[in-house]
Amino acid sequence: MRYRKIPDETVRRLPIYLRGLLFCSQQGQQNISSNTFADLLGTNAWQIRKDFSYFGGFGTPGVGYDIKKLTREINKILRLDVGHRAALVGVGNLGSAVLAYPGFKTYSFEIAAAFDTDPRKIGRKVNNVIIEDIANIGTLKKRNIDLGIIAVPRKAAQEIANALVQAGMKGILNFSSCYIVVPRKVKVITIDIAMDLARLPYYMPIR
Amino acid sequence: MRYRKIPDETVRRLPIYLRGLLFCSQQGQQNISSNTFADLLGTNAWQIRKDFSYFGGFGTPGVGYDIKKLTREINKILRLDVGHRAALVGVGNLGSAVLAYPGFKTYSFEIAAAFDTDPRKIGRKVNNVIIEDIANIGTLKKRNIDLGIIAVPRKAAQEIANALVQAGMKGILNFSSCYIVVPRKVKVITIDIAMDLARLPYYMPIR
DNA sequence: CTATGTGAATTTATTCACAGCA
DNA sequence: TGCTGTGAATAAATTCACATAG
Repeated sequence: MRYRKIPDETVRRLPIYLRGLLFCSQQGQQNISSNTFADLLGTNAWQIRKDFSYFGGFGTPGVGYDIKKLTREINKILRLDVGHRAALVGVGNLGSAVLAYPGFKTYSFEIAAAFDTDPRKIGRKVNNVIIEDIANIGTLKKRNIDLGIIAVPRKAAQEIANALVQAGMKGILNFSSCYIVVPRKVKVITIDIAMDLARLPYYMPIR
Repeated sequence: MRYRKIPDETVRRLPIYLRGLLFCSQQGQQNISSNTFADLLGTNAWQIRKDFSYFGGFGTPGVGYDIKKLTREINKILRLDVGHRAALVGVGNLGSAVLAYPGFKTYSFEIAAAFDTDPRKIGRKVNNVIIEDIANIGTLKKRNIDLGIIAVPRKAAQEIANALVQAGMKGILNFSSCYIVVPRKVKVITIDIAMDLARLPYYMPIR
């Protein structure tokens, strides 16, 4: 693993920085200071400088950070400099939204396959992807896809995870609201919308 | 704010515990030890015990934790013991998925209103909620709704956030991939799917 | 004898303060 | 003078180890 001394919390923030840099770039800016950038992102200047210092040397004192160079570097660290092909399993409400989601392109991701069990959906084309029978999930091995997206009901999630691991996926994005068990070498990131929602009231001021 | 000494990281984990407790409850269990619970959730026993110790006293040495009592307590801490009514803004792909999402009920949330700008959508009924013209957003004030969900394109997000704050929302769940500025008293939680996806390759083993 | 609860130790992350460069 | 980069100080979270309760 490259750059292994970068703290996890910093890694978590890198995509946020990337998004901000992209925005600045689109505005035609070439440099940005940690202060200005912090205001844009709603964070602090020292946090940004500290984070960047872990893979250092992209700023010029008195001027700021070179947006192009920094973007390239963060992309390289996150391994977004090479494209990634993902397979979606489950084309229900959430799965369809994932298929249509424009944010994937931003980070060079492509949903290259979609699977479902429903015979009425199989064969249909959604967002340029043909929905396949889940029985074909084994074909992923030869299709240069290394990333699975689980968008099935909780009950089926572990089974699908097993199949994805079997098919050689190296990473899994799990939208099901449950913990899934995979071999240590496979990285799972779980997104549970309800989980984030559930801690919102705690922080909401009492009326 | 009640229980103010509970660490943020613990608060972040409470919904996960809640989900696990619900599962155990459905299995007909009455007690669970920190060890068994840790295995179920993919975490450590000491972490669980430490977390619970912040609002202490729900375990019996030699037996474990009382699932019912603990569930009630966590619900109370997170203020999920009272129902919450939410307003969804933006009924596109993602918004529709949010409307159909079954996970909200689990935490006593109800999507009680939905807004869009598209005249073709206004008036239609999706998942028992009638889509209203966004111009009516001001009516939320009198409708006992205190939580907004933003599922609109990034460009419109800040404007919608302003309108939601204006309409008296105390918390906002933001699905748009951008930072939004709100008064300090309003709590915002942002869920950006692409953001989580973007750090997956970093942790994926190189082929 | 099993499992909790918690002080103490360790690790990790954040914040500060300022030296040094353009 | 303005802004970066980083050691040092502080704060927070995790992990451990064990006393204590049922």
